[in-house]
Amino acid sequence: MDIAARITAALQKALTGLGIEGVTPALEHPTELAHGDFATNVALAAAKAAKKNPKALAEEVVAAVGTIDGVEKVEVAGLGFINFYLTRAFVASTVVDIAAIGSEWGKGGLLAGKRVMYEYTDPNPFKVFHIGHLMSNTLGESLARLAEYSGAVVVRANYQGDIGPHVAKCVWGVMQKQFDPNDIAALGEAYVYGSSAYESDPTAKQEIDDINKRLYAKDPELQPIYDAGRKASLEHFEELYALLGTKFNHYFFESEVGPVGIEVVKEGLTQGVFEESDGAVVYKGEKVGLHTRVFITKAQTPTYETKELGLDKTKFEKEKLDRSVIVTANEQDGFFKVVLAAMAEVLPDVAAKTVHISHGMMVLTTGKMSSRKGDVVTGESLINDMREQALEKMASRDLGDQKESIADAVAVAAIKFEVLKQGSGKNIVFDPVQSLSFEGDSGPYLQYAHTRALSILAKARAERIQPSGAMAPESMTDLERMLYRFPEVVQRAMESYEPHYVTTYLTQIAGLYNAWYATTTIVDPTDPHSPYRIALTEAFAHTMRNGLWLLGIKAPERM
RNA sequence: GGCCCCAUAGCUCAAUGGAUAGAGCUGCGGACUUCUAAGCCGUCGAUGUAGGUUCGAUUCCUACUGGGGCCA
Repeated sequence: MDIAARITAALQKALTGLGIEGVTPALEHPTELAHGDFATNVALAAAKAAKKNPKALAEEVVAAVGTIDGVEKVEVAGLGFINFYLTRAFVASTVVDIAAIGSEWGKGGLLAGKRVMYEYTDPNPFKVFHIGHLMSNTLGESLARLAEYSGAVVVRANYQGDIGPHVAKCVWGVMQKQFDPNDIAALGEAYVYGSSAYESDPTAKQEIDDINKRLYAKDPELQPIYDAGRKASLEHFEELYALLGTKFNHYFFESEVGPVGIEVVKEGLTQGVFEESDGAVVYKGEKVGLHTRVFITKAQTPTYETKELGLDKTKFEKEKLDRSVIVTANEQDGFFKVVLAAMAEVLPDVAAKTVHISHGMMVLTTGKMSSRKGDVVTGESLINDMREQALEKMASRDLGDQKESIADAVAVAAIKFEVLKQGSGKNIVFDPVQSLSFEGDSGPYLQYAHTRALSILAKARAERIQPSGAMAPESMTDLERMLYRFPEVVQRAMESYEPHYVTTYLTQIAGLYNAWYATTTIVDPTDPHSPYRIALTEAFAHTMRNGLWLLGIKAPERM
């Protein structure tokens, strides 16, 4: 039984003894460590019903609780909070345990035996990979890793639009400008050119619409351009995934799930789930408090809605999934509400297991991005800028041939931290001029704290000092009192689809470690406490490394 | 026009219905010549407005104001 369970049980027993029924003692960590390691508000909550003063009631509860193994003292504080302080020995034992558990530290079994698919990133071939895709990739990868840490088998999926108007615009642009379709930069430019022509030039619009139809029909004249552009795009994306640390198991394309979706919608039409309206097939979302959306156009082509139904059906046919999670920007919230409502009627088994999670939009200080106007910050350019900064910072350091790979890791860390430091639904304000920081709360700050710890451990090995839990100094550091909470943080982040709980926690322990490091000599052969301090450093390093992994951030050994 | 999301310090973000609302950046002021200064310490500085629920509201509810988004 862990410490929280022991305290809860003791509290429960005390409450029963006092004749207080119907109150479940909520155990939490006080906001401040000065208020103890655990706290409960039962006295505050039960005082009214018991017709007693909260503080007096709290005193009675404390008296009834008695002693708990691992708890040094229990006291009443504030308005009637009951605070629990852990013993020195208990805290020291958690540190030693963490150091021993190592790479397994923080793992849980909540999703053991479950198979979960995460779909994220979803860039479109023929268009640029922009910051929004970085956000989706960052959040999706972290959520996937949180699920893996809870014992799930995770299947990573990427869904990409390789057919449709955006492709036609790009292909038209490539033809007009005589661009090389193997050139990524040219494809991006061609798309911007095609998009603006589509809106301003009726002839161009006609031609692009025509190309769109011919692409669906696999016109042999267009096929070489199409194939080259598609291949170039997808290969470019792979380079980015390698850099970002994602390996997808499945790639789905709109061109393949469209037909599946049409079948589903046609079936639903006969069941009365969908309705015909002016030649198109629509879903009347009003019947469930939403709005109407078109699933099949007048021209009998499937819309994104229908393709989504086909996609989600296909996912469950490919894999025996217990859950399917889709990560997109929150501008698609309305879309998914309607599609999931329709899905609940035509594919109830799939809908019951499908979850949509959204992240906020990247808002540039210069205004909203638009890939149609070419006003975007590409994922690649952002990473490159960050890498340059990192290399500059490392210029004076002797890191040999690792410099490049460390710069990559630092660059990605800076970006991912920025995305994962805040609640996932909120927009991120991004200043492309000021760029991202390597100082203060940042991805590199976490990585740096970790490398420092490793460097301490290397020194300890050189001095031949073995880590040990034996001679822990009498006074406890705040760092020690935070480390054992890691698994709770991980579980909370997983259950609420919020990796930022992990980010916040890691930032906190990194700060505590740095402060402790600045004031304490850790490796000292003449100090009997040194072995314990080395054990604490090791426990910190494991926690940081594992936590960074959950964020999808690499932990370099030196930087 | 309908619906959804957001609003905390000058800026970017935290805060499980609880205790004195925490960080970082910026500004100002320090320490060290010791294991990586991408670091450490100090300091200035905040819950959009008006109600409601609650022993207790940044947190839940209503309205308003201001921003973002989606649909038509």
